[in-house]
Amino acid sequence: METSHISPDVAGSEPIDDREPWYAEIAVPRPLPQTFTYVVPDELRDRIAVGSQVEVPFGRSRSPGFVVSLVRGGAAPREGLKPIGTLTYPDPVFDGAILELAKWVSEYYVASLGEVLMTALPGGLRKEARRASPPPEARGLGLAQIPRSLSAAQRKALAVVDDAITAQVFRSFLLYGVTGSGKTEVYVRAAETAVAAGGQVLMLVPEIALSFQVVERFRLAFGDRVGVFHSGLTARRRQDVWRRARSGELAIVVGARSAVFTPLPSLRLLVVDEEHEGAYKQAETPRYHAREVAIVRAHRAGATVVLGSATPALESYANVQRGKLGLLALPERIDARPRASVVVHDLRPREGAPKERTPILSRELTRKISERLSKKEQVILFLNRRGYAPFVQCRHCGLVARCHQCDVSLTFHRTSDSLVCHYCGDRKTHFGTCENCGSLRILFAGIGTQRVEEELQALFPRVQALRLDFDSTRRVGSYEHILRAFGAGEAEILLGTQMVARGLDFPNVTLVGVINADAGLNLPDFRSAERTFQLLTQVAGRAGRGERPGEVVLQTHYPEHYALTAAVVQDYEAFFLKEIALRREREYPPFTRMANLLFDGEEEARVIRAAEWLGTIIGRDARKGLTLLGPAPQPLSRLKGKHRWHLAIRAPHHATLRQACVVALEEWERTKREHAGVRMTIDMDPIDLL
DNA sequence: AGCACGCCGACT
DNA sequence: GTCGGCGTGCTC
Repeated sequence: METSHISPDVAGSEPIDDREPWYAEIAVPRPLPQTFTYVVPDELRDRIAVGSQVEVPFGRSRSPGFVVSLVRGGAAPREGLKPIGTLTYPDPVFDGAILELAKWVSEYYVASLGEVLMTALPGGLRKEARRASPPPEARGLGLAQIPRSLSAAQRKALAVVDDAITAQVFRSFLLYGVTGSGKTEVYVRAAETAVAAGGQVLMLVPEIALSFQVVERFRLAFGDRVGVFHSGLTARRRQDVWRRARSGELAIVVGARSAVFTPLPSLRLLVVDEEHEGAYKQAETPRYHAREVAIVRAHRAGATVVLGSATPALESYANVQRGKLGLLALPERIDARPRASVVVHDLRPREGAPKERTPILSRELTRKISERLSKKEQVILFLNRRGYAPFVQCRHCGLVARCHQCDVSLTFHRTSDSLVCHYCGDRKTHFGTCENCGSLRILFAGIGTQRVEEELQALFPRVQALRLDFDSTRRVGSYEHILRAFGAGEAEILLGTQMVARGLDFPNVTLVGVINADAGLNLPDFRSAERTFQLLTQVAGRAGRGERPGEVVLQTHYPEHYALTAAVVQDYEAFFLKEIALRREREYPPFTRMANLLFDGEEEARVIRAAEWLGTIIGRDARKGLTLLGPAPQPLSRLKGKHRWHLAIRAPHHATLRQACVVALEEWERTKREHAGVRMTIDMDPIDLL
């Protein structure tokens, strides 16, 4: 039985004059601010409802649409309205709660309601072309932990969450637990409480493929009452999960970002695992942040929401201090395992020392690797840069290989002998000579994972190293294959990008080496220190997860930076205090709110003019503490042939900021013809300014 | 965002 | 004389 919050009272008490026309307000998935009114054909009257998906004639073609309200007779007749074409599905796809949530997202992020509703639909209902990757089910590595008794800290945290779930009012928490402290176990037990009370649970993860251990733990506890949204799911199966969630048949739904819109009629608990992860923010319109949507949803549903992280987003920890989130702390690793020790290796040459090339692996790190290998222990090496060399220059004429479409240098890939643009994906064969002068003297500068791989072969010729990055995991199943091989001890070293930072649990790994710990520090973004600290802490968490204690080596040119010093002593609190003081001083979030207006187009002069124009519009309105940063070229000022500029707006409160964006958008729409060839998009609460 | 209508260049 | 370039204007 389908339950729609707002169903047409066909059998209701009010007599309805069926000669009077019915109208439906329809949101279409286009970047248009308004909804459109259509006539409801007679034959659809007893089937259509608020939340229905329909197909409507739109302009000279047809478009999908969503019924956001219905006028069932009684309204003044209107001319020139078209009738709804077809009702796509027999029952409403969205219930009242999801529809209202989508409206909130649309307003908060200044995005079209139709586009929000489109992203809220599971791919299956959207009838989009399905992706070709298979469903990666249980992988037989990692291995769901055997349920064990809880630590004192886990019990304490759980008791608080259980109380909140039982109380059936909105409560929000930050579960701040160091890596390996057993956050997942708290989620599972809290979920048991919610389910025992007849409730449903929504579990959000940053990326489902990297969270299979969490999924397995939930499957172990709840069996087939767990539904998992996976990008590899066929349309049919995705639809199936969604239907079973909506009918209440599923107790638990696990999924990435867009799963926050899954209809769950008796939602009692929401969990946002690794809440600091940037993957929760959608990079395309509608640019919503699933963590924020989850909190709003919990609030409206009178449910409990738990945000979990070992390295909370600065905003989240600030919200603890403001009393908006209750703090639940898991300060120790389970079984009282010591945290790994972290040391810094300063890569800067000593003063007066003979000039020599900075090594990829310092002498100390090399020695430590040999030590671990001789004890039959394993090593993880982290470098956040794929390819062989990110910079290729002719030593004769000085030409640097650059992308023709993007304003970046090309990266040399040795495995394919090609020059690759890491932003647009364009690649061409590298013939070993300069394209300009034909010289054979080519300089490969900078290091990527492939270069490190080569270095490892030279240093440890008899040691097996596996490389885990975007390139080595392109083929279906290779990600799983590499991890399984490493878990089975078929290789001694795992070398990779971001992918090795997240959630991996290999008990035999006792040494983690970060090849370039300050790599992300100088990105032109106010969150670069925060991201660096988070990344280093997460990577460090991969060491010493078994019986033997772990060790972490950070190679750096900037050991004094507070992101590094805090990572060394593994002190989130210390990092937070330093960073929050800087944010306050520089008037950055969370002390202010930001929106980024993005402009792109083929002709740079037009792009600049458009950005400047909206700058003057907003500047004209600069009361209420509104400030403008820019317009300026975006850090990637040209991408795929498009010139990119941006204009950041800062305001003391969201409401002021949103109002400024609404004004900007209206003015943009009004003067659109003057900026032909330029596109403007609003990024509310940007997570990066890149 | 699509999509079509509309007015100016190189082709059978 | 037509095919087609993408400028601009609208979508209940």
